[in-house]
Amino acid sequence: MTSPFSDLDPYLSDEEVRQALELLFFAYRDFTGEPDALLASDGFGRAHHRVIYFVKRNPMITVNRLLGILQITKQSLSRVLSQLVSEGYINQETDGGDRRRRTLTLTAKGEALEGKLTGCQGARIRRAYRAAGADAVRGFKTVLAQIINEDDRGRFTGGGPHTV
Amino acid sequence: MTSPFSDLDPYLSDEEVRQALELLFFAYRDFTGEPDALLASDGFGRAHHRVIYFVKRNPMITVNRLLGILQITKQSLSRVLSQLVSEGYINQETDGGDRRRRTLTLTAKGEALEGKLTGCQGARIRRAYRAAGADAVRGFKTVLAQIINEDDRGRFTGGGPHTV
DNA sequence: CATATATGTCAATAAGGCTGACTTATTTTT
DNA sequence: AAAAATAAGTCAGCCTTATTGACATATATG
Repeated sequence: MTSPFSDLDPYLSDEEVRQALELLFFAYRDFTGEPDALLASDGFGRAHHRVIYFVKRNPMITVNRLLGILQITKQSLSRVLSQLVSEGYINQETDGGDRRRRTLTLTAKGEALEGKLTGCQGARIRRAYRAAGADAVRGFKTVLAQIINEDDRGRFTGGGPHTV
Repeated sequence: MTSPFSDLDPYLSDEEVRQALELLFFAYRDFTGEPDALLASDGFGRAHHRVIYFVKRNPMITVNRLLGILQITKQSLSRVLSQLVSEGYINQETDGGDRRRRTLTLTAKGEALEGKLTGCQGARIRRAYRAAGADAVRGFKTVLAQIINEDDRGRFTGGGPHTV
């Protein structure tokens, strides 16, 4: 982008690549650690978190679209989702337009849990962003977007919606 | 860092935070997707990958230090590690200095698998780094390091070794 | 000698993925 | 109207990866 190609070569050494792999490993490990602990006390796991998060982000989302985001099987989602529905975290309604579809929305209880979890992860992000500075944040987003498969990259590079 | 504090405020909105959460989710999902598929054909899982990776990075590492990196229990590591040892991917020797310790090193077979896996993830990183540019790469590393818990952040911010 | 450390192991449990097969309801296509 | 495709749900069984707790062994250190 702002640098000639040759400037990138030192960034592409084996050592440089391994540093990136490790940054991603440790960052993701710590990024998920806190919410995992919170979830455990509610009897949930990371899978529940992901469902709650993406339903919050995409109210009225259908099961199929959720499957596309999570990239897990219908059966895997089913166990988690039906638990969240039966325990009153997610509301499920038949779509008006296409009555085969069930639209998912968070209940007040679901909103509360989502807020707690996102607040926790958000605090980590805010702290990191403040410490790193705005320039670094731009770079962070640019590189992460490039790491994502092309199918989903548009959620972040385009002007479109971030999810679904 | 390079920007006054007020410049950071727009980066700390709820929307901005959620974008970061999603970037991390999608990037990690795709980052682990390819090696997971490779591993499955060898009958291994992501846990084996992590062990092989960090043994490659830290030849002669002890079990305890590996546990510290992975942050899993001894019993969880044991199953994966003993499998890798018995199938000839990792060599285990009694430490000369402290004979309670077992030092771990990759065999040629282990090196080969590690190379295949890291090559795969490395290609993704190299492509992303080239597409994003050197400035973005700096920002990427800065923010990720800040996301990591303080205990392990020194692996990346200091001049010291990246691991252990 | 006593204690602490490093490692290994047995047993039981759980979350969260997977495949395959099949049903039901509804919409779309022919 | 019949056929095919889509959306969702369900049953049964399997695997990996993690957990806890208890205990064994070898070695090092006080």
